[in-house]
Amino acid sequence: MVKILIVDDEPDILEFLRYNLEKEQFIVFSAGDGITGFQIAKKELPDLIILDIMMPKMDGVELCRLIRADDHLKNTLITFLTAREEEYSQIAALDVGGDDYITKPIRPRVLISRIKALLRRKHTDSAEMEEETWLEFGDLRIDKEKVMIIKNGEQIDLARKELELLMLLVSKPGKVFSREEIFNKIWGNDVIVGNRTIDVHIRKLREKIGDDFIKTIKGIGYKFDF
Amino acid sequence: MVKILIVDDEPDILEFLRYNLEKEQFIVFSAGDGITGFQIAKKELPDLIILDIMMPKMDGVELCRLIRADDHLKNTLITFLTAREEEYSQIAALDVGGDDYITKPIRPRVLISRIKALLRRKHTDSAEMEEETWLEFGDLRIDKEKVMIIKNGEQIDLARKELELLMLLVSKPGKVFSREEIFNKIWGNDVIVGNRTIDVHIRKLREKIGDDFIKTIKGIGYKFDF
DNA sequence: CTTTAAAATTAACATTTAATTAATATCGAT
DNA sequence: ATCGATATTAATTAAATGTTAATTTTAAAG
Repeated sequence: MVKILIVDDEPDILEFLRYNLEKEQFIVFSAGDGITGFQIAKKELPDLIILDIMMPKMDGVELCRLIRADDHLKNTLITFLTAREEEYSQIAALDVGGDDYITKPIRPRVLISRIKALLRRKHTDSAEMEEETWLEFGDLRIDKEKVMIIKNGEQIDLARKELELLMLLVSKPGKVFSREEIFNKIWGNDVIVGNRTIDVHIRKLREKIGDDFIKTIKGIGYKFDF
Repeated sequence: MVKILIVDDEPDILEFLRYNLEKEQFIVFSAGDGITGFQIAKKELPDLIILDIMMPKMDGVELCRLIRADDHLKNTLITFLTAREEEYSQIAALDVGGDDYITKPIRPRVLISRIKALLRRKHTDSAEMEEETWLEFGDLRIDKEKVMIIKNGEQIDLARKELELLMLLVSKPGKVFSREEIFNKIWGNDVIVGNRTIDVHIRKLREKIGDDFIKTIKGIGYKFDF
């Protein structure tokens, strides 16, 4: 069930949009001004918000800013409605974080087509977006953002190289990283270090986080696996 | 350097677009008809293609289909140019795989703004694009990147020679590889190993992935079959 | 049905690669 | 400059991978 919120001060347009969207099985909410719109948005968390640019009290651009600043709403799709002439606002609309805009007069079929395209895109995007800031593997938690490793509730301090190594491996769990790849990514192409260096770091890592996470694929490389 | 290809039959528009785009540091190619456009696209692999919908010989929608069917071009961004009135073609444009459309008359600033938004999106998208590279044969899955075989949901690790051998056979399922061919591809022309070596590796492979996949063609060689 | 060359199998052996350990060097903070 | 932590190297050990060779099985040809 896709929820769409329309914010426009003209009742006719509200009605017109509601009719056309409901015909397409969307769940429609509407508001006559920006402030009400924001309240409804926070309550209903719609998938898409259609915003008229020109409105009393709070215009669409302003509301868009508010939405983009709100943690729960910042990723909501926003489409602006603009009169054909207001070229400058079209630009402002995209600049302020709008996903699309539709020019009045509104053509129902174009509107629906665009909305569906937007939702499709959002869907694809969000499937990929859903990366947590931390990863959990059994009793091991790796917080990418805070750069922190927690094992059995206890924090583990890793040295820089150890951390870089772990982060590299963890960046694609399951993927096998060849020694060469590891050297290039962590030491850089120019630095030359002996051949056993990686082994030692791997060993230290295993010592700290446990032996079960990093697997050796002899002759090929290492991988983080769980 | 962002490359943009414009395909339009009206020289004026071509000129107008080129001027505005080059002002923004884009590298511009242009074509006066769909067929030429396609040829240039294949040669230059532009980042974005701007297509007029209405054109003689091959219209924009048709060209778009061609582009989306081409392996090298299928992910190229496409923006349509449409006259404001042709509502139906706007829909067709999006349906056929267009990323956006711009209505004539063209407003330079809107055009640029939109193009930049598109490119931005493309960039983010592709960064998140994680293409899985595995092959499936029944209950056997071969993941090249993870250097890993999954059989019935269970992970199997292969040693390097085993992996190389399997990959070679799998590279052309059904094709029979002669011993000589296998030696050349995996050991190289210079290395000399005994005659039974391959057999042993084949055996180990079969041990791990099951007997049904690698077939012996006596007197000729081996093939991967399913 | 035999013959026979080719392939499968097995275990011993060799080689390669990684793990481990300890010693040494480098870096960073005080 | 010194101390402690981190990083690298080198030497040794351990493990796995790869190869060979001897033996058995298989399947194609006569």
